[in-house]
Amino acid sequence: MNDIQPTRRKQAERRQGSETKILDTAEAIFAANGFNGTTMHQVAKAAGADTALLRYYFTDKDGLFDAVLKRRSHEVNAIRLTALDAYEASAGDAMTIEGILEAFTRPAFDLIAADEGWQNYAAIVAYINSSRGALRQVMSANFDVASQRVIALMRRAFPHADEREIYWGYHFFTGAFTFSIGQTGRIDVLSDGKVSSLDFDAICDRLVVTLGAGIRELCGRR
Amino acid sequence: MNDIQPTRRKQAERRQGSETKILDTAEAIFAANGFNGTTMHQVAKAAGADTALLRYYFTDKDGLFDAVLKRRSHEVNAIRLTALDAYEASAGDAMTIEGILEAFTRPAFDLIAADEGWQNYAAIVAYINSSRGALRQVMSANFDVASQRVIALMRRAFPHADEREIYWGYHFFTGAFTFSIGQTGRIDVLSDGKVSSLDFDAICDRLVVTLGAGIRELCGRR
DNA sequence: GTCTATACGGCGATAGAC
DNA sequence: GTCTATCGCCGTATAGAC
Repeated sequence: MNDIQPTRRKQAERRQGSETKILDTAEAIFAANGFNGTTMHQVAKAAGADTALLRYYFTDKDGLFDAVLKRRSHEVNAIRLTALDAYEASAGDAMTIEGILEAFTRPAFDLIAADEGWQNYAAIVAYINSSRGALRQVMSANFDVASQRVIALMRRAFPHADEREIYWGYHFFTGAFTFSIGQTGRIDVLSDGKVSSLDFDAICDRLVVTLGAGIRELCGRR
Repeated sequence: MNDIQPTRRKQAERRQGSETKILDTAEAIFAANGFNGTTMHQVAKAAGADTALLRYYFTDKDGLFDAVLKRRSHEVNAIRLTALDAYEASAGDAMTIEGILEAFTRPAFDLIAADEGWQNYAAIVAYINSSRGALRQVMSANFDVASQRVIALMRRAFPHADEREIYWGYHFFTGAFTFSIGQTGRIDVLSDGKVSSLDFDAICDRLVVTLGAGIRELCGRR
């Protein structure tokens, strides 16, 4: 099996390099300026390429945006589902809301803490999740599976709770979580630098404690 | 004092009517499509006016956006500060986190529940609060005073807590709150219609309970 | 106070050379 | 696979009539 010639391999590598470069660049600019605030020319220039090349790879602006999101959402979702499965298997009926939230959020915070690209991706997720526009459907398609998995586990952790309280608990959790991954810097300003919205370990620890206790109260567990 | 002639009064009323109409229309479109997703032509057409008239009143697109935000933020902030003052005066050292959150959020939810314009405004606040861009500074200027007031009261409610935990508690609360006023409809989909993100009374009640208990746990009160 | 007409730049998108 | 050149539209903004 030697049908891949050196030149062809080189082309493939080159393509891979360009594509990654473009995705990374687009990710950063989408994170900073939003979808409508970002132009193809901007991305092309910053990536050292041309708009025609972006179209060659991603068809149009929507395609580029989709590609930026899917690259990482598939990865983080797979990790999350694995972590949730593992937690359910190990805890069984002794499952706690803190354990569920930990399994869902820790993998994401770990990725974000270690990599600037993940930080940009997280900022995009944060603003999409708070928007009403058409963009939200893209996210829904990517995240509904993991969300429903969390809700199912919550139902098992609170078997006597009214189903609606479970949904409200998840709702508040999502709000706090997505705001936390958005790195808006607002709490940095309000606290005059005493805490930082980039301190992801601290945020994850406290998010689990705070929303865990809150949801337990809401869902009426002793 | 009769120096205002009938014609001048009519003009003033007409202006008032046009200005309000334009603000209401712009508010709805900004809420639906974001700042960069909204055009002056769109707003002008929907308001039954012309782009030149929008510029006559609001100078440019930024001015229009500012005007949309300020109209309501000034109003809700004044109500909030009054409510917080009243609560502090009545509760004194018996102040609870639930009482603080109630005073801060209930006025906003009441306004939103009763009026579509307020709903659009709230959606704008929600997405700005989750964005990194330049838009956030506008909000910061409008909301920092009320935010710092809440934080000051929280400090009094948890005199023994580490200051940083207060900030994190406020951070999670803001995330859950702004997400709740954004009416993204996401929880409606996830719950298959069993709860509605337009049910503001229900949300306010549960937000106070959930974040109240969570923050109490975080800030280490018995 | 409100509109018509228009300038001007930048946007997404395309054809085609290399 | 990558770029140059260019199109046509639509965005904000302006001048000036009514």
